[in-house]
Amino acid sequence: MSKPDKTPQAIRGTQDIFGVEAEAFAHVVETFERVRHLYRFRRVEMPVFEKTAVFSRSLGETTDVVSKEMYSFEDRGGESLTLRPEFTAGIARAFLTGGWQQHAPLKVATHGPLFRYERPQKGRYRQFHQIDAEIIGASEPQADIELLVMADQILNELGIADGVTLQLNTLGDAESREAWRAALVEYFSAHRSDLSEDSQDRLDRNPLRILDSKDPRDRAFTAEAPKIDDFLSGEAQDFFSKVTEGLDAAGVAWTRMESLVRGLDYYRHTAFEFVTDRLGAQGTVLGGGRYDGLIEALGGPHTPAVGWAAGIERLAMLVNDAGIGVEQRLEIAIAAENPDREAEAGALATAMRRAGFATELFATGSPRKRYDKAKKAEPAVLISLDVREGVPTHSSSLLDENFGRADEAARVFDSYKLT
RNA sequence: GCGAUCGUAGCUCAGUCGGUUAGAGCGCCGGUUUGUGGUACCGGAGGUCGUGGGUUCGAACCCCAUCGGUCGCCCCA
Repeated sequence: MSKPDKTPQAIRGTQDIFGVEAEAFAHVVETFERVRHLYRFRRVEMPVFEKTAVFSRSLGETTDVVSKEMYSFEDRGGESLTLRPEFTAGIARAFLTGGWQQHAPLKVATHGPLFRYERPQKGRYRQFHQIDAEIIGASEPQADIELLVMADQILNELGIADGVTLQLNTLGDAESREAWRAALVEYFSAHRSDLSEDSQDRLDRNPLRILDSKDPRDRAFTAEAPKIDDFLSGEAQDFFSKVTEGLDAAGVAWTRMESLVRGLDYYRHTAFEFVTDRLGAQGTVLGGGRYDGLIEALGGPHTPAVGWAAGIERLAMLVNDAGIGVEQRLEIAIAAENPDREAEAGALATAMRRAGFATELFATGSPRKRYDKAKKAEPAVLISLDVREGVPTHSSSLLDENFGRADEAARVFDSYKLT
């Protein structure tokens, strides 16, 4: 026999999530599912891949993103397909092709894996996971408010709201936005040679992005750059103040962040991010905004919409860092200290589990060490079945005085027929 | 795409003037001791030192390349 080939490695940027991290991951999803029910968001399940056009049109053919950062491939029919890099475009497509327009205004929520061809770093993976909520066909600021209050509630119920701030901005309506953009281009062009190389490039490609540049050479100019507030129409101004008033009324704290922008021009009005300083360079924990122009870009009728998404991995990291224990504790450990008691111990474990106790059976390896192993698992109750000098023996000891169901466990143990 | 940094046992890591047969702790497996107690002791399995070249009498250690991890830049839909 020849040696087996080397074990194939996992794909770069994918992760095998296990243990406390997996528990935190599940905790995030469960919390999201619970809260979205409270806000009456309907669950949707979406395909993991779409025709490439769904995303390339939603992303406006933006050079880097579409050409280099999507997982695209041809199927056997020669059609270009892409693993979804976001939820929004697919949901918008389904809204148009699945007859969902009849349900407008439609509140939907989903979660699952997404794919972006990027260099992995802290909190960024090639396959990552998000929770997502969208309201389609609603033009009122009330929709933005509801979405933001729900996001706030989720972060609070996860116990990670400390140190997280809601940064809020408005991009105005289409006219405001265009006027502001033109003013920015004019302003930065005047200082072009003093900007960083990256920002000189942004000036042509994506001028709004200069505002959140990290380069100190740019920071000197961003402070004095034209402000969106000077370009807002009365309507846009009114929309934004309705949103902030709604947040204040709901007791959701927010801070104005004038540098918070969206590069794609179908974004209108509200843009927001919940940001923490605890995750290094990837501080955005949940982000979204109003995308009134997207559905038209996909060939549909004018349909205002707003939504957000949040990285489950990042939320799970915060959950773990906050020391929120989500791994289920062992309630009952049963050690079969003699091979002749193994079957009985197994039956007792089943009885305990059917009674609703998290139970682990220790009946493998050296019989002399099973009690040891059971004790190390730190159960609330430790049960031993043994044979001493030819006589079957059994014992149950309460190791955790604070275990709430101790009496109940004792009853199950006592009522179980032990020889 | 660019940069920094790391890669030795299942895990955490020792191991640089380059010098026998590469180590510890934990974990795992087995044995002995103890015998309502969970302790102590003994032993065992497990490594092509990420991979491939090079320098050298000799490389885990020096050089080059490559792969992978981590963090950051770009990008961020």
